[in-house]
Amino acid sequence: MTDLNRIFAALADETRFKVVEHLMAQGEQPAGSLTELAGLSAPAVSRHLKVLREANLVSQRVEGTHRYYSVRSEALRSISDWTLEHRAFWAGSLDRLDTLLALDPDGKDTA
Amino acid sequence: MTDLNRIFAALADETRFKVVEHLMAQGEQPAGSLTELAGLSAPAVSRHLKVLREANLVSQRVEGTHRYYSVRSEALRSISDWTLEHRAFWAGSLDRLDTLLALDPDGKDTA
DNA sequence: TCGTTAATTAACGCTTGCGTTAAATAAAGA
DNA sequence: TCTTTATTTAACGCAAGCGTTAATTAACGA
Repeated sequence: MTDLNRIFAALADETRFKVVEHLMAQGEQPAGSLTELAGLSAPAVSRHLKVLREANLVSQRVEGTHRYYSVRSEALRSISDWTLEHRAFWAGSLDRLDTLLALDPDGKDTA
Repeated sequence: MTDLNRIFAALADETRFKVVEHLMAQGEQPAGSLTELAGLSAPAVSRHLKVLREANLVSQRVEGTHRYYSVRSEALRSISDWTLEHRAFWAGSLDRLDTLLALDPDGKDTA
């Protein structure tokens, strides 16, 4: 299981996906507030957060009895990087992003 | 389960991930050739391909007794789109792609 | 038509994933 | 210190995922 596979596995679950999107939109949140969002018991959410942590998708900040969670940008970036590695495969020549990347004077992966 | 969740679930499995990367690199391939790549029995690979099909990650072309598989670019694009939707969250201001996108005046082609 | 090849579906067993409630941990506050 | 609040870990049950071998389906070629 590679790092990226683990990230995909983490995001395959709808609850965890929602949590990640929520954290990106709202910023750092304590575990308790995510329980409401998920509509699940606290233990259930706690285990989802553990999966996200083990995939390095989120980080935890401890403050008193609270654990504040936030999304790690590296994880998102690694997904983006993977799609860009295969950009040549999926990007149409008239695509906006493709056009933008074509402007890149010294793009690293412009074969 | 959303479409994107299903795509992530499909890519969470190492075998399927390998198959997808192989198809992107080599282009359309018959199911049989993927059996070797995966190092699994034909039925096992067949079911992995079914998962990929149901996630709309690959398409199937029938020719005689052969089924040729290829990656659907839309699926890859939808992953890329998702990361770009959240680009503001994870992209550093000095990032190359970020810089390129910053050149974009109104989200349409600059060309 | 009969046997071979390509691929899928069926049936089975084992492991993993996910939810629940109950119990444990740990910090705060009365 | 005793109790409450925040969170995680334990224990349990059930559904889903993944692999295997055996059986099916379908197209070819002799």
